Amino acid sequence: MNKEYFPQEIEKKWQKVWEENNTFHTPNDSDKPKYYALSMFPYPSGKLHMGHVRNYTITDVIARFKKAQGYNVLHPMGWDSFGLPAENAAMKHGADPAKWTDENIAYMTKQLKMLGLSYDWEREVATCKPEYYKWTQWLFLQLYKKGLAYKKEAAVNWCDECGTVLANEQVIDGKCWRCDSVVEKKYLSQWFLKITDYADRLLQDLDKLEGWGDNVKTMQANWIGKSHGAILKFKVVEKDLEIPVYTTRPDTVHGITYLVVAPEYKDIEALTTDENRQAVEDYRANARKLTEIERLSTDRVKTGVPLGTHAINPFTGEQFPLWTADYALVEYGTGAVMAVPTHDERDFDFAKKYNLPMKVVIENPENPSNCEDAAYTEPGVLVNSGQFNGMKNEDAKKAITQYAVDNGFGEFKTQFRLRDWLVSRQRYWGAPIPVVYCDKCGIQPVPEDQLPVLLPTDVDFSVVGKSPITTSKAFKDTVCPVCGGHAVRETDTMDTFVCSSWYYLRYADAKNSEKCFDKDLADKWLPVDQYVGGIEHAILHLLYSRFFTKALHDLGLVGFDEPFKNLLTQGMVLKDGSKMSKSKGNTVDPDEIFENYGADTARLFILSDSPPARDFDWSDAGVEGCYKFLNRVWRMISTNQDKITLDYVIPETRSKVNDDLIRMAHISIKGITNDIANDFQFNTVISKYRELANYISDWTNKAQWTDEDKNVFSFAVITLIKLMSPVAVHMCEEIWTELGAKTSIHEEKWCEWDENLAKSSSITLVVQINGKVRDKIEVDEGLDQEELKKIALESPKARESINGKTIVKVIVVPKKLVNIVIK
RNA sequence: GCUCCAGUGGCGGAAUCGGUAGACGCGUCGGACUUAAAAUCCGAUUGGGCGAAUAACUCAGUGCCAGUUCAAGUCUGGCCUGGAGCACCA
Repeated sequence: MNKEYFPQEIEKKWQKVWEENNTFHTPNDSDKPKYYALSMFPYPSGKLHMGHVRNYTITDVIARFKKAQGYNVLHPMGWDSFGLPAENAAMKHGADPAKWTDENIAYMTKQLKMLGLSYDWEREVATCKPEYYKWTQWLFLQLYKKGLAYKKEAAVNWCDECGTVLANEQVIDGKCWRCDSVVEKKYLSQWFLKITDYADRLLQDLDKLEGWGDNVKTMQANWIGKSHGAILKFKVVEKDLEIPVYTTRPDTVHGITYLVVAPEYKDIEALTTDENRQAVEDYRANARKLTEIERLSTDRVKTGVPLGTHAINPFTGEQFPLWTADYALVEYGTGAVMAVPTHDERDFDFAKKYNLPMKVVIENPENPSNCEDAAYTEPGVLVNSGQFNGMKNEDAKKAITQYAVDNGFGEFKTQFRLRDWLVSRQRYWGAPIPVVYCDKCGIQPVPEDQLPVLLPTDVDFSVVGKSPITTSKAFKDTVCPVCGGHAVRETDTMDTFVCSSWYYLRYADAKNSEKCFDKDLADKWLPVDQYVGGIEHAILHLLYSRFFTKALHDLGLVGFDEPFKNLLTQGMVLKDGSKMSKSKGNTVDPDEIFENYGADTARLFILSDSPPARDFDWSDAGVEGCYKFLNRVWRMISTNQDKITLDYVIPETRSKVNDDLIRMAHISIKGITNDIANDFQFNTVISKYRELANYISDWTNKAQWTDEDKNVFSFAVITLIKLMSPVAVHMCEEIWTELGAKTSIHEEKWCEWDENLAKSSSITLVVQINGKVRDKIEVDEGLDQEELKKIALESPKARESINGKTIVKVIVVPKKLVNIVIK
């Protein structure tokens, strides 16, 4: 065995061996229980960054640990390979998006292999390949047939920079999630997936996801945004019209003093009088010009104009004016709001500005407010509310809604904030939406036997203001599958998030050319036991995938309805306290780390300094420290190689120092195994590697190298490299074979500990006086409470503190401490 | 504004159940080896007080203020700070 550690040689050698031996192939049929470990698959942007390294290392260690524990582990990798960057590269450099993508995949695959990740490459998928997107299209058609995919004209988010529409989830603070430019509203006819049909289940089933963090679950719950309330209908005085409003505060209905409809409200023109028409038209035109950001800003002063008409409050018979104001949103509820300025802050602001009347209907009996300075929004009792006076407002919500139901002008209503998922994109590099428009028959799905609808290659990427796909001569014109007449293809492609909403299913049966996947195989492998990825997908990808799984479940394609049993959201990789980014120039190139230190050092370091869920601050000194540690382990073993045997026998009777070394090894096995089991605390796992290695190293300085010493040392060293093998994958394999093993260390079973050996024979008894530590005494482990008490009371230091004072009581915690309470 | 998460040395972070706060590492300082450097190895490292620089002793200390308890980093209540998400959602 080489005296020095040369990671570059070792790593290359073993990567080749593992590939040739197909070491990490996962069979579908196995007697072992299954375990599915999955990292969020990457977009092939060109090169791995440290965030990838962290993500894939975490999942890889989990996969290897589970494999060693006796599971048949599925650990696949693939590519989320449709998307705008490939198209942008094509526009800028004239590259072919497919070629650009393939080159990136090739380079990044090489990097993944250099990291020593245990993937079953036979299951690799790439969403941009026809053999994959054929099935994305097929699934779209299944959703279409079920009414879950539909086309409608709607106000949608348009990003001019990207030249396409975006889903609500892709608009962050009014800006495009990808390019950060301001998003505009446009009225366009677009394809949607009916995720709102699943709003309730998506919300309720969050409770089933015990293996997900609360942060992600509450983010999803907030996004879905369920609220309970009522629809109340108000008759218009001047016209034969009715305005329904959604409210969560039916208890305040007697306090309505006006009503607001959104500028885009469907009946707004009919509700406007001739005298007010000009002002209303002006207001609406102005509202259209505002960007989403301006309109949604909470700091903005509320504005509005009266329509000139009135409605009747069916509870009181009172008439109140109708207004339009852009603080009412057309997309939410009914697009109309009943305004109760006394008990709603927004209505209050608006009423103050336009001098609208106010009427108090909820009061705190102990501290009544006239609501002149602020709205009263706390719980209270109803006043000025006729037959409902004196009721608690929470009870009145129900009673008043029931009254409206009984009298035919209201209903109970549950409302969600979630909107349908806009999936069409006016871009080239995506899966074509498989429908055609027939001159006679309208929208027609492409027959399944004609899938995939292939992306055309005769396109001009230099066009501005429209999708390159529309420049293809071959693509657009086609025949109608129903009447055989002329039809044109849909030129929009699908949001890449559609492609990534089912890839984890395809891994179960990646090469199937007959079906998107075999149901039995999907049911065998899914749900994913451990999913690992960034928090940035808390809503986007994770919500869409949950929706897809539920929809596919209802279509009978899978037998489960949640895709990811456990979710680990890893923190970001920072440098100097901020996120690594090219623009800041604080990136670290993984290639350089592999070259200078090797993959094992990179893997060890990326796990060592922070728990996986927390942000990780990269430090060059930290890398250096990990490299030194691996060198130290290597040297300790290489210089003592002649004393190590794989067939060690631990003698029955042994010296105290050897006994302690064995104990330390068992304590390490127990601690490391528990740390991994307990939320994958790899940072403490690694500190325990160091403790064990340091301990063994100290031991060698004292060793006499008797036969007993050699056997005990062998046990300790082999335990150490087995425990380290999921992390330092190449080094441990090299040491293992250098010690004479004929099989891979990655086929070895995980170490087990003996509970009796994992605890020490003596304990440190802590003696406290009034809760403060006064003494520490080494005592025998077997002593009972009375004996411990006696020892503590006899401690000279304790006696000094007691010094004639009265002992009130003595608390004994077995095997730990004695607390003497004195006065 | 609402929701969630976090706050521990110079730094990253440890601390099953409430029971020795600061594991392990980084950095720093000191020492050994060396002609010298690198590498390596050994030691110190929460702060204050009293010491002479050691040892011993002692007080304080886990964002702040209360509370529960024999005992609080850990539990309860109220705040403060930072991060993330949502946000004119009626």
